[in-house]
Formats: sequence, C-alpha cells, structure tokens
Amino acid sequence: MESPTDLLFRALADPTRRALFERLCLEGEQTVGRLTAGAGISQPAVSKHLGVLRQAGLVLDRHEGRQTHYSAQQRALAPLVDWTGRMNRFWEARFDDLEDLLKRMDQ
Amino acid sequence: MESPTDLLFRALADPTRRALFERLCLEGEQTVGRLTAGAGISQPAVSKHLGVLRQAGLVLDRHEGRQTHYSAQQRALAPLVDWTGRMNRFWEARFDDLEDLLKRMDQ
DNA sequence: ATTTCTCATAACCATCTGGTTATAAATATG
DNA sequence: CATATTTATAACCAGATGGTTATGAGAAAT
Repeated sequence: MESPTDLLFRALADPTRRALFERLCLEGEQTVGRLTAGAGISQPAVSKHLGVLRQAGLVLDRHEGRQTHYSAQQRALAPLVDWTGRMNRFWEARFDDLEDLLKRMDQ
Repeated sequence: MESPTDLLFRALADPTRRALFERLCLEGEQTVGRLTAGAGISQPAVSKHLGVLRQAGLVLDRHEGRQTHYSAQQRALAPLVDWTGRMNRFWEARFDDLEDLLKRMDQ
C-alpha cells in the first residue's frame, strides 16, 4: 500500500543512503565492496541500504561472477522533480500575478 | 549536527507531513484546526508534524489571537531542487555525450 | 576438493518515529 | 470571573529503522 513516491522520499530520507546514491550518480557503477570501503559502516548495512534504494527504483544491480555492481537509475528521480514542480507552480503563479500587477501599475 | 538538507529530506519523508505541506502550498495559509479537520489524525499529531516542517524551514507560523496560521515557504525546496539537479547533471552529460557520438557517427 | 572471496540474509538490539491521551497556556466569550 | 476554544507540550507506547555480528550461498582460486 505504499506509493512509488512514498518509497522514493523515504529512500532518500537517510543521509547514508543518499550518500551512496550520490556516489553512484557522480562516480558511476560500483561494486558493493568498493561502496562499503568509503561508507563508514559494515558491508551488511551497505547491502541493506542498497536493497532499499533498489526497491525505490533508484539503483540497478548487475551480477558478475561473485560481485554485484550497482548503478544509479537517475530517471527514478522524476516523481520528485514533478512534485517539487507542482509545489512551486503556485509560487510562480503568485509571482506572475505580482508581475502583472506591477506592470499594470507601471502603465 | 544535522544539515539543513538532511532536515529537509527527513521532513518530507513522511506522507502525512507531505500532505500537510501540499495543502499549504495549494490552498494557502491555514489554521491548525482546519488542517486537523482534513488530516485524519489528532490535533497534537498535526501540531508535531507542523513543528517538524517549521524546523525544516518549510512552513511559517503566524499567531493571531488564540489560533496559529501556518503557510508554506516554497523557497525552502530550493536545496532539494539543487540536489536533484546535481544528480541529473551527469545523466544529461552522458546523454550529451551520446548525442555527440551519434552525430559523429552520422557524418 | 578445499579454501577464499564477495555479497546477501538472519537474528538481534538500541534508538527514533508517529501516533495516542491528558493537560497546560493563552485568548476569547458569557 | 468563569467558561469555552484553540494550540502546544508532556508522557507514554507500539512499531519502524539503522546498525551490529554471525552465517549462508555462490563463484573463483589454489
């Protein structure tokens, strides 16, 4: 009963998880071992976080031999962008109204 | 030791809290009582959520007599927009690279 | 075949979270 | 003044969360 958007926001709520996702975005695909190295937490903790990110659609996993490579799925951020857009539209609308008002006052 | 961005993401992680913020964005300033009416939870719960939103900078409160009016502070979403932008830049860059590649192949 | 390496899962635990009811504080009203 | 209304806070509780260690499963290496 949890919407994809809920999953997204919740997945990104944790700073450690966000840091993992950021690394995958900026540095590209990486193995669990490599991610664990720079994470400051245990390997199982990293695996759990990656599981949450995967369930939220934020990362993809690719198995190769005995290691798993994770990569960012940036499209998954779309709902977040849409949402912020919807929340800002009204701000923009009000801003436009204000601009209109100022223009009319100017004439 | 919690960064403003951390506060933001955490505040928006809860669907009830997000719903409150959405209402304030779309319907404008409202009292606690009015927000409580449509929230499906108790008034103290709503007050606590509003407290979290306020600490994250997402809402402002205005006291008038015995009631408190809350309003959305949409600018507070800026860090979130910036963050998604940074995460997507690389996707765009790669996309551009791909476009370039395709163009070069086309010639 | 045995051992080693890499990752995921299980079991567990302390803390955080989101809700509740009860109550206090401040303002309006009779 | 006494009472009612509105919001915030306190105290509490069940369940979620993020971490740990131990272990299992599969692939590679010796």
